[in-house]
Amino acid sequence: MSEEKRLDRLTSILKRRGFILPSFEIYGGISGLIDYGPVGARIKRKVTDFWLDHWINQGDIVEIDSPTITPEQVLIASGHVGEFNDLMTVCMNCNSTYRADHLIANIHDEPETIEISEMNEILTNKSIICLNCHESKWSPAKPMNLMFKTSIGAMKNQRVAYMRPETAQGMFMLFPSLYRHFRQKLPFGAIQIGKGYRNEISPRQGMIRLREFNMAELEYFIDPKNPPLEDLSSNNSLINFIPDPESGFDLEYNITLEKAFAMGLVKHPTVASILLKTWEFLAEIGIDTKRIRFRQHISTEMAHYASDCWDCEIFGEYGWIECVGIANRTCHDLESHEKNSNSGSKLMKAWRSFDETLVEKRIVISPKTSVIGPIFKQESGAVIEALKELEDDDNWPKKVELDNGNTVNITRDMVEIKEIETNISGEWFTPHVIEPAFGIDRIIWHLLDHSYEELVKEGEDYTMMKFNDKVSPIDAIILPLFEKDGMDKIASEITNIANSIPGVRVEMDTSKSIGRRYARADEIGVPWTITVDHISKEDKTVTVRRRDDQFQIRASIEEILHHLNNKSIGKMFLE
RNA sequence: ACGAGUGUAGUGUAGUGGUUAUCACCGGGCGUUGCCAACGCCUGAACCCGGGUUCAAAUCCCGGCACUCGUACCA
Repeated sequence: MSEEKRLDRLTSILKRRGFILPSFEIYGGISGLIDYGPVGARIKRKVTDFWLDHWINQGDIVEIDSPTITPEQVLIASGHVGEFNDLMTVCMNCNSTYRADHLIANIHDEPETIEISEMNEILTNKSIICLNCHESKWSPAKPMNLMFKTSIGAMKNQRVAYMRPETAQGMFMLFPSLYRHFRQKLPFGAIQIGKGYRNEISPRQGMIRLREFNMAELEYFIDPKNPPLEDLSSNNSLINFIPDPESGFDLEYNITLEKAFAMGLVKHPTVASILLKTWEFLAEIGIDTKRIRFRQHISTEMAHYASDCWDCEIFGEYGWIECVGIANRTCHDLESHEKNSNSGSKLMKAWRSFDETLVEKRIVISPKTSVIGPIFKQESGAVIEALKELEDDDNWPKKVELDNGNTVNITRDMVEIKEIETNISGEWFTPHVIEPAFGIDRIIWHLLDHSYEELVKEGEDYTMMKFNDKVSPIDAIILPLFEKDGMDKIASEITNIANSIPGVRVEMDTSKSIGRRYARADEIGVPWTITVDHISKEDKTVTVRRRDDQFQIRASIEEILHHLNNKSIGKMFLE
């Protein structure tokens, strides 16, 4: 089969077998929206369940769930409203489209904050020429909003809202509650799996750029002065790194994460830990690790909130595609929400105890209220307040201005000058956040891509999906060799018992020849097929076929059910 | 967003103004002692949507939608 049509063949099998299909197809379809069919939805469920477990296992990470509809203030604070309302302009001569703020970056200090009218003035005064055709005929600038806008409530009391462009804000909103939940001790994290929305200008590439997509994000809150580091030596797999070309490192490395951290390629210890854990997740669900790499963002590419960024890219039919973004968001979000929300000054902060309590000695000017009271009467309160601002310098008496504008004379005998000691046992600070953001659809796409194999079997084209047990849509298919002589009955008994085991899903297939049924099972990636034949009736044994090499063994039904329960059917083939 | 191309059963396709719309795989049923897409019979299923030209449109024209490619955009 020709290599260049592989993508077409894969896409059509995904549609035919119920993995991935265009949404709303009977109405013509909407680009950028897809459905997971019965087979695809099983895989997605398994991938996200496994993802959840992978992080929650760590013990200091919890799952949360928050709304997709998000009020405007939240996204103003996060910076998305500003960032997503880019002004666009089109060259009327050659139709090239540009972000207007990029065009005027050289002649304006803050191009991103500019108003439409000012932008249009700059564009019409002919100083900006098109990079493509060198003319200067610009269309009026138009805001391009990449968020879906909506409103909450009806009629007069509507509040502007957007469909969330990321799940992360949900975790930030819950920071105070999470901080309490974790007994006010960092580090801790919160994860969420859910939909995100981007009104893409032109979605392309199947499930790579979607308008509604599945995200899975972790916000890991840490003390920037004491960033946690996992044991990187536990995994010595070689991993591909592409550092920022401006960083002074070579173009490419294939080294362990432990080494990458030791040599300073990955600088932040927590980022290094999360890179490793991300890589392990992808490897375990069955992504080909040779086609995984971590690429560091160059400074201009970085998101508005991030201070350091690594993309985890996976290679497939569309080339290298960003599937996970790992960003150090620092204190950007928590700080901004604290400011914008009028929440208390400590609500978005954490407490850091010092190793030793500091004793701070200060000289204070302490008012003698018994003297001040009788002299200043009603103004006494204002005088005492004003004295807090004074510094001791032995120049007495002093002229002091009160809040009400009056100036009063303070003499030495009105105050007591004393040294006081304060114990300082710690301080409030805004935690930093390390965030891995997983594009679930993109990961599933590459899982499908990497699992899809085209072979030739006895001169015929033959395709299979080589999913491992963790992600295969169903665990096994039960096949009665013939649908008679009691074999169908045995098969449906096995099916019922197996399906009653929590977490185990099997199906029975009785239609058409045995070879065709094996082929169908292979095509949706079922790793094991269990065949009931004549002998089964006599000694309660059946055959188990391994998809990847068609090798078969015979075992008792009881033993197979036991291994299905333990997800260990593969072990039956060892010896 | 612009430009070019494409759109026929579930999938892949044939069909350049008049066909009962081609073929294959596919799905369903029945039969067949039949373990890797076997065979036989029966059966199911399509011209992207809307308008126009014409006696007559899958076919020509216009608009929309979707897909592919190029350019642009892409937290």
